[in-house]
Amino acid sequence: MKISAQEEYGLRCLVQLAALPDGASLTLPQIAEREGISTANAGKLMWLLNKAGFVHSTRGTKGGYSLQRPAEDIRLSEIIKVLDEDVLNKHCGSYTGVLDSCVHNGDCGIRPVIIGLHALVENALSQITLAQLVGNESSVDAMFHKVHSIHRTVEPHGV
Amino acid sequence: MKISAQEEYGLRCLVQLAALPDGASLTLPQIAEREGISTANAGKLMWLLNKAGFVHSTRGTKGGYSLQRPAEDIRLSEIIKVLDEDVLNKHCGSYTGVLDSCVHNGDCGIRPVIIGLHALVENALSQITLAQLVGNESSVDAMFHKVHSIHRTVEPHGV
DNA sequence: GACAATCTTGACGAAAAAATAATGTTTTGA
DNA sequence: TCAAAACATTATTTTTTCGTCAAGATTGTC
Repeated sequence: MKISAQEEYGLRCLVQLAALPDGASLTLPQIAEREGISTANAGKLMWLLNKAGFVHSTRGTKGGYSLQRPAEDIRLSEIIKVLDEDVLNKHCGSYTGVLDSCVHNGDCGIRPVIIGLHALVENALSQITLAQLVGNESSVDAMFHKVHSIHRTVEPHGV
Repeated sequence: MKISAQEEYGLRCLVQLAALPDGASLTLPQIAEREGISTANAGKLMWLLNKAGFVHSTRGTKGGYSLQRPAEDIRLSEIIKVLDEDVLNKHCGSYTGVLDSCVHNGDCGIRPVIIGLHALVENALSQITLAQLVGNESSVDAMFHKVHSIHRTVEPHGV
């Protein structure tokens, strides 16, 4: 279970924009340089994020990218969903209830785990906004710690 | 953020063995057929799981695979760690504190998110044993629901 | 001991993901 | 109006991951 390159860098690019003073914007070369990726790669990511409505782009000289919505309103779960190309709906069809083309119809032992994990991650990400990623990391840490402290009180079955 | 094919099918193979009556075993072709994968593929997965000490293999006629440890003792987190080839330690070095070859030294806005997510998943998986995946799924669901109910009481910052 | 069933392991090929390249479009300003 | 700067979009290449194949090693049976 890992974060894909697209998820990671797409998220990073948005954080860059969120850290900008009001009204400012960044060009592709600027974004690329700050993230250590190529301009072409940054361009593709920004194109995705633009299509999804997270950023606003202006062409021509003096152009660039800026956030289209307030950073406080953008939850990480939304971002990941776009950058991940709907993994939730593709994976073995178990999320839509269709279950075609999968040999594990009816007796799939790990389905609750997969579904549970995705829900767990999605839920955690839905509680973090872009704004929280700029500057102080304490609120993000606090959120995860809250979950952890609960987890540790639960013991595995049969041990 | 998704589960890799290796993680998914490796886990499935172990569930098959865990569901076996005491003393029984499965051959490679049997495992492959039940999981809808090729024998070669199953062979590679079982080889990994054998190296890691999860299963015991016997060669020759009447050979096959069986669990080396009680299913009640095997946590999913251990399994994923093996099948995932230590993603935690590779990803951008941030987990070891080294941070070489990464441009985001010192001001990596998403590091707490990545670390937090991995810890969240690892923690959840450490609370599920192989035994829980056989038969009744209720205990697995219950674990995830517990986390969810907590999560929903927390509101994002600035909203 | 020979043979068949079974696991082992490294090399190879196919598929998916990521990164890059290439081409086109829009805007600004001289 | 033209050129430069910047985004938009599709295609190509590269890299990584996944899956397969084949030859080898081990064990049980007759």
